[in-house]
Amino acid sequence: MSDSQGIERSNDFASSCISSGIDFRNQHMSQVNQQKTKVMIVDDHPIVREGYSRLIEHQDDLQVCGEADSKVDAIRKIMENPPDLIIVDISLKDGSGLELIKDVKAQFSQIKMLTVSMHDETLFAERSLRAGALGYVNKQQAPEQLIKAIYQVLKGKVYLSAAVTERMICRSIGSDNYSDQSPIESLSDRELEVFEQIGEGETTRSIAQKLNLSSKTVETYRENIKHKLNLENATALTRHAIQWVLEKK
Amino acid sequence: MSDSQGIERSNDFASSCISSGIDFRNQHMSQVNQQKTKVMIVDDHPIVREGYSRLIEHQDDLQVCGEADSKVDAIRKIMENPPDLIIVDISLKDGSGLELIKDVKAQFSQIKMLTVSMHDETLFAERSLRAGALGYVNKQQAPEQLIKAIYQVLKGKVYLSAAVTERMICRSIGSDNYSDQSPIESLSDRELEVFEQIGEGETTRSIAQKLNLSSKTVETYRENIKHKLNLENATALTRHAIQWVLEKK
DNA sequence: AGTTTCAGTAGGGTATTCCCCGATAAGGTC
DNA sequence: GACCTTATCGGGGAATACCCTACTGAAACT
Repeated sequence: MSDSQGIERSNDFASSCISSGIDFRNQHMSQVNQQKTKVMIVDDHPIVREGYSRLIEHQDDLQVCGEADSKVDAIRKIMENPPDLIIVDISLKDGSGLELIKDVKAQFSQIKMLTVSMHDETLFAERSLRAGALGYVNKQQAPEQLIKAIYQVLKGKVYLSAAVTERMICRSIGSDNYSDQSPIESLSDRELEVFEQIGEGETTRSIAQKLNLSSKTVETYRENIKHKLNLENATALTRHAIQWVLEKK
Repeated sequence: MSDSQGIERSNDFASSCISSGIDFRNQHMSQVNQQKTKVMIVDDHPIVREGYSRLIEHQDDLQVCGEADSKVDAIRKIMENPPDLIIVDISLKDGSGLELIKDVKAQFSQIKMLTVSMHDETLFAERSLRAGALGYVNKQQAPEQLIKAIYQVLKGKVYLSAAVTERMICRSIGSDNYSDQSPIESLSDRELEVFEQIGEGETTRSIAQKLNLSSKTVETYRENIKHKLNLENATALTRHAIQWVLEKK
């Protein structure tokens, strides 16, 4: 029951993972010169968005067509001015970017998505892909990696770091050396969101408000999380969540 | 006793902060035009550093003189090329940025420091100041706030968000003049014991049993601690207790 | 010696959360 | 179609949190 997740997720990209295509030109539009590829940035830290902007606009075939700091904001702006690619930070404040990814995947299937996070990649990379993103980049990686990832994703290919790729392959082969990961991986996307919010110090009620849920629902998630992580009581839950957030692990 | 929290919550001057000096020019060097003020950035996310760089170099009297992603890296580069101001992310991977702040304060007392974090400010702002920084900015704040903070700090003045300022003022009226000490000093012995137990993850009941007290008594201590530390609710209390316990180590 | 202060202790009452249940509906899997 | 997982919501009793009040004894000020 423990390794119920993860075995079969990898088949469709296992081959194309380690992107070694180094050509930094965007193939899509080598014929036209005027139209740049439009990129939207979704991150709740303005300063971080600034960083992305700078990187992206350094490329002369890319252009930032919009910024958003939340899911709703993002969806609105996508409808106003649809981008070719969206860069999404998974840890948005009004819940998770995972939700945004799922929504965009459902409503705007042609838009490519690249996930970015400061968290340990093994946790979110897989979830991102499952939700509909084509790539995952950690904020600790070099800026060139992001650019590389952008072009890779624009081509419709998957981009992951070598470490994540390897892990996922290992996992899909079923070699158990890697499957002993923290039980946090067993949390569902929603549960993980709630867990993170708890770690940020939010109360049950405020989490419910942020995620547009009933308090009762959030309570249920808390219960589920406690069971999955084998935690005795609410205090232990709070403690683990806080530590997890502080250590970003 | 004192209802030290709650009287003043009303003046929620949103993003405006203690600094009301709005002139964005750096007074230090209005005479010379060639020499720009040197700023160093310490953050373990390259993309974030990129964002800072862009913002800072937009100002024509500021210049990024170096970047670092860890404490040791930072100290080495400071010695090579001492900056006028350092922007430090408290959550570095090789331990806390707080350490860096303390070290810089001790070794290079003339260098101004500004702390940045993505975490809730109530957790780190005060610690940053005690460690030696002059300001604290949350990454969720607008870029202009950062620029404002930089100039403020360069003038040798303190920069904090309204919320943090309020908290600190509140507390300093509450307890005579502990201005230099951690508010934790204001806890009584018994309160501190309870605080520590909370940080260890103990529940109210188990603390009561351990200390041979009624649960009611422990509840009272929790209340007292919350008031003295100016904490909103049980979650915040837990969070600070955990943080404190972790930091002692 | 009287008064004030304050740490330590605890009770009462209400709001909120915890925690063990169950339930429904959607989606994917076999 | 049967089954499983996930997301969502709710009931109800027990436990806590929260806010207020209050007594004691020791220390400290007057």
